[in-house]
Amino acid sequence: MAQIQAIKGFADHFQDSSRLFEMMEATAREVFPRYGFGELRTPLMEYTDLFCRGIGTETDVVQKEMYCIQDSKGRSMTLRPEATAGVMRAYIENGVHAREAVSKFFTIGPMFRHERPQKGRMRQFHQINCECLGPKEPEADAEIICMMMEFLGKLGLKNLTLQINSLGCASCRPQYRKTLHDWLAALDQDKLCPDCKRRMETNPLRVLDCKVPTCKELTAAAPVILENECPDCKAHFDAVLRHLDAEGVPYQINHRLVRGLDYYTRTTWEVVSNEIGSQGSVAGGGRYDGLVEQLGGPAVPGIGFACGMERLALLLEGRELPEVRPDFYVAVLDDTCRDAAFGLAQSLRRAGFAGTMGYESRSMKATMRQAGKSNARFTLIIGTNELAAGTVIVKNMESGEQREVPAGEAAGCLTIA
RNA sequence: GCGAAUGUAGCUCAGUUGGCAGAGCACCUGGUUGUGGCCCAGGGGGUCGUCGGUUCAACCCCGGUCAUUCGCCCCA
Repeated sequence: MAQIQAIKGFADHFQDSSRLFEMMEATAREVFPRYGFGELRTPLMEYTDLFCRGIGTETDVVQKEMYCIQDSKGRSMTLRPEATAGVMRAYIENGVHAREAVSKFFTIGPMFRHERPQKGRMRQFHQINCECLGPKEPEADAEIICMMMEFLGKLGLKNLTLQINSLGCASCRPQYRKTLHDWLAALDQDKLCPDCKRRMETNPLRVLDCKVPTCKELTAAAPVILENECPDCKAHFDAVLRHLDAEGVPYQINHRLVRGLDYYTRTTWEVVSNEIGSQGSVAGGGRYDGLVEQLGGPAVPGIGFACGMERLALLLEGRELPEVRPDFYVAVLDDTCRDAAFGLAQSLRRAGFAGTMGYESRSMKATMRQAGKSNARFTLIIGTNELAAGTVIVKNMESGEQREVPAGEAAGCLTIA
């Protein structure tokens, strides 16, 4: 019989990694609400058009990485490749902007992108995502960055670098685009990689973060966006940096930081680790002032970021989590005592203890061996010839101390120690 | 989409020049006349990913294929 495997890039998370995920989620649920963020759960699937309009048709995500399916009426739907578009849709569709001037959401859950899996990159992966809608002021930028750094710090992560840049706004970016395009057009085109030649026309900013060494070299002296922004954008970015300085949040300005999703404006950032191989980005985000309007909503500015949980998990590997240890193990020596053992285990659980019964009745040696492996604090031995009916031996597995008690009093023995 | 490496017991992996399929862990039994993780002895477990080729003979050499992993690209 052929074995059924998991779909490529879709992973099972057993207890070790599952607990790590739980810990990240618990940290998020502790930190974010203190900044006024509330949890929002949106569907895993949306109409494909939402992502095309939200993320940008020129992006790799939309062009070649989406899981699209058709429903019975022929409508194209897509497993979400990121969270922001769905949050925007929910915000617009429910008229949230009419009820409150500022809305802050976080979402936690799986995303899907059809990429080649490798370390820190799965086809189903998980993100923790925050969005702040309403404020255009730089304090919102600084606040959400501080919150993100606090979250990462609370996880105990070190050696992370916050890289930050500003991409300008609707009024100054087109000019910079043109400046950059013209500068690139003056270069020896044969030395640019094919991607860059194409991007130069479709989205010249993306040329800046091309990883091909010859392109990097060739564009080293390209015009810097920060020096070509309008006064408003400059003032905005200066204020953001001022707040970060005041809060002691370290950062590096990276003129070539251009994010892969088209909707970003003004402040953008990325958190990078050099400890987990090539997929070193653990979080990234930015302002997206035109996005809500572009999706058919009101002209509401916004800003947000996403953390990749698998990548955080890589950084947290080997971290000691609190030990989970069962309280009891019911050792059954004789088939005639199985009913009693089952009942005993249930009554202990009702009393608040955690544990299990040994399902197989075997020799004393074998069953005690199982009891030892269970790592339980107490073993309750039931079904020995020498015991009176209805009594059990409660053995403290650490001290070795044991005593014989009526089954009804077993719970009391566990409490005492 | 491109490149590289790796597929041998449930798990982690050895396997020499092509010559009987191995170890550790895990599991089971016994040592121990009914009391745990250690120790000792024994045991069950394999179509060597798969299809083909070369050879008297293939886990080993060659080719195809599938799968996994790492990297490029892209992204969190």
